[in-house]
Amino acid sequence: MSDRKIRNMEEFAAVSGISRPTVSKYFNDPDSVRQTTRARIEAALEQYDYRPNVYAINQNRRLTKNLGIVVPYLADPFFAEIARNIENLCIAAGFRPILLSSHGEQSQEIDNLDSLRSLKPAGVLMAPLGRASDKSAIERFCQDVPTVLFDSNIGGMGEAFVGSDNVSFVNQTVDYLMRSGEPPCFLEMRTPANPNANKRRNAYIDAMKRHGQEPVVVGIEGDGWAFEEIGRQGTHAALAAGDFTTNTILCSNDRLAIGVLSACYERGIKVGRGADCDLRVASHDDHPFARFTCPALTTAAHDYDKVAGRSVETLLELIETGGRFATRQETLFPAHLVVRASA
Amino acid sequence: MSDRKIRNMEEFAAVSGISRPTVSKYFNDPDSVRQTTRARIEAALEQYDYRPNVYAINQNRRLTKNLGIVVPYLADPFFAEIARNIENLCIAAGFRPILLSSHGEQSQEIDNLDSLRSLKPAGVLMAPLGRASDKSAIERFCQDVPTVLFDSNIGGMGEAFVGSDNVSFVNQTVDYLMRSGEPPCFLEMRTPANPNANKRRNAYIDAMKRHGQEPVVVGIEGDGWAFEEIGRQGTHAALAAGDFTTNTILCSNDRLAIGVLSACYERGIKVGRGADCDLRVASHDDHPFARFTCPALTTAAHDYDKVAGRSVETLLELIETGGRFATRQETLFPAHLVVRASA
DNA sequence: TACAAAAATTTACGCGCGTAAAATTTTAGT
DNA sequence: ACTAAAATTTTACGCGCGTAAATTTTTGTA
Repeated sequence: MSDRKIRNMEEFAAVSGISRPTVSKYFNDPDSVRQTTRARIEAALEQYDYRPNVYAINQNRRLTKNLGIVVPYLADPFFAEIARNIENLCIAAGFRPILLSSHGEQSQEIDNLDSLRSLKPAGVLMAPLGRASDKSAIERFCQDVPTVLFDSNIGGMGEAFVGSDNVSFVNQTVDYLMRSGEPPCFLEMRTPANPNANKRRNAYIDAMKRHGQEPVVVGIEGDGWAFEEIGRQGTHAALAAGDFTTNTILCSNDRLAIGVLSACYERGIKVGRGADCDLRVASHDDHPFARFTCPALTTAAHDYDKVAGRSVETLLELIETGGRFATRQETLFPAHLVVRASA
Repeated sequence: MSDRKIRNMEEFAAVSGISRPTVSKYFNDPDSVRQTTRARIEAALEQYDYRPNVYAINQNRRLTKNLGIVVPYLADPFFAEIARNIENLCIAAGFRPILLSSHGEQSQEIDNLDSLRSLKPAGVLMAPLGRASDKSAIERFCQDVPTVLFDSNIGGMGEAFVGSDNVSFVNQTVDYLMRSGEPPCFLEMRTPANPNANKRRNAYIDAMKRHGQEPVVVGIEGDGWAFEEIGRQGTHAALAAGDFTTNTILCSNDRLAIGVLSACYERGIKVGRGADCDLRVASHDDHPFARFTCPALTTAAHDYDKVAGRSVETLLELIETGGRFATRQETLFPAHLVVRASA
């Protein structure tokens, strides 16, 4: 490692004995130069540790090597976990991921899109807020930047959607609960933040009818992203009001279920599928903490790897084809049931 | 809003009737130009929605308006939450936060620092991995970029440290447990990832001696950042081996405690401070989910707002003073005890 | 050995803006 | 109205690299 400091590509080209445009070509795609040339450049790279200036690179490129990742709420471990997977895949594909959280707020989501737009990303993976999203702002963004939506679908926006098949999620939990005990009541927020919630409710209603059962949907109050607390308070209220007509609660998502378990514990209600238990609780998502609730949560699990993998694949494909698909692609992955102690 | 498209600052200066250098000055600091000039620029801004090119701006600036934020593991809601606070404060101060997670791995932490270095940030807020960090890499980084460490201190690195006072954390929990029941055993990972863990263990030993009690430290096996699972398995092992000499467990951190509660539930051990309970469990951090465990977790809480606030304040101050402090500053915030049902 | 194709070089220009220095205008104070 | 100070404009240059076109060299093949 020489101590000589390389100030720019000009100097680096000089010490490596290669012309600057060729060096430039190498950094854009190492495979685009001759093998011997590549070796010489990489030998020089060992000696002088030069790195091209990020800002100068991106100033003249039509498309940068940046990929935007927007999630609605990063403090939710579900999104943190999926973002982690996506980040790694982007890096492996030679891109630079830029992770932004909307922190549950429309203004932040809009700011994030503005911020991304000015970074000229090659593409964007976005999990929108859902109900709280400014649809027209997202639509405008998608026209400027190749975008793939994930997790939460907003009809027609973006060139593709990758997510989970809510019907599969609910069918698996309902079928399991039906064959192992009393029919489930469905617990959800009355005004869900996310379109997945609506799909799950409808899938529950359909599944119950298919089983010849009367669906019971319990909608609880609350707004924002503090789902656990909303679930806890809502469960207290619903239990006090006697809203649950059976001994089985199916929650729209695991974070609500965590609140349900908390409320049950506070009321001395024993949750589980044992003979000594008062209530069964099941849910959807397989949240990273679902395994550690008391009792551990029976839930329908996302295939994190597949959703993350296919999202990135789809985006890369979209970038390859120039930012437009002939028709909007929708990919849905089924759930797999994870039976634990709670139901 | 005119439909005329502004391509660069030159054109925008033309339509606003101001010279380009003055416009440039405005964007760097709106207060640095005359009030009437500012009004004219902002009027034009309403009409033409022009935004300076990010890359061109940063190419020539010695210091960008970027602030790096590095956390060891973003899928941990504790870091997600504190990162959220810090991000908002950075934006409010007129900077652009760039959030990077090391995902628990040294290679990622090094990559993050390299990545940040090339972005020429005005400053960086970093919570290092701890034991797994490459000290010399961090030291080199801190020499290039004004850096404030937070959460986890690494002796002498960075210009300042902002974190929590582990002694205060442990004193509060130990004192409380001592006056309300049997003396606590201390549960920790045998090879903790984080220097805070060592400080907490030592503080526990000191506190116990101060109370005239024999400290009992139970070290459990495990590596990585899956603390809940490590806590769960470790608790099963420790309970089977009879390592706990009293009915009270003080955990090094909440994520371990969540694993402890899970293991206890699985073994039918009732946790809480009621007369019918077998075991008390307390902990440190006030993790976002601590309120929703069963039973809810008694813990010593970080002051998230203060840690985030002071971290950003310190960094901005550091940037103001040119990137160097005369002496390394260390700020520690005390905990406040949150008594819930678990102890 | 010759020859076409591929790769590299040379040359030249531009991207959008920061920034310094000198000249000019505006502002505030008396 | 005069003057000094402040603000702005003009002028000019440079940042580090992308990229296109024309030229030269190298490579693979007949």
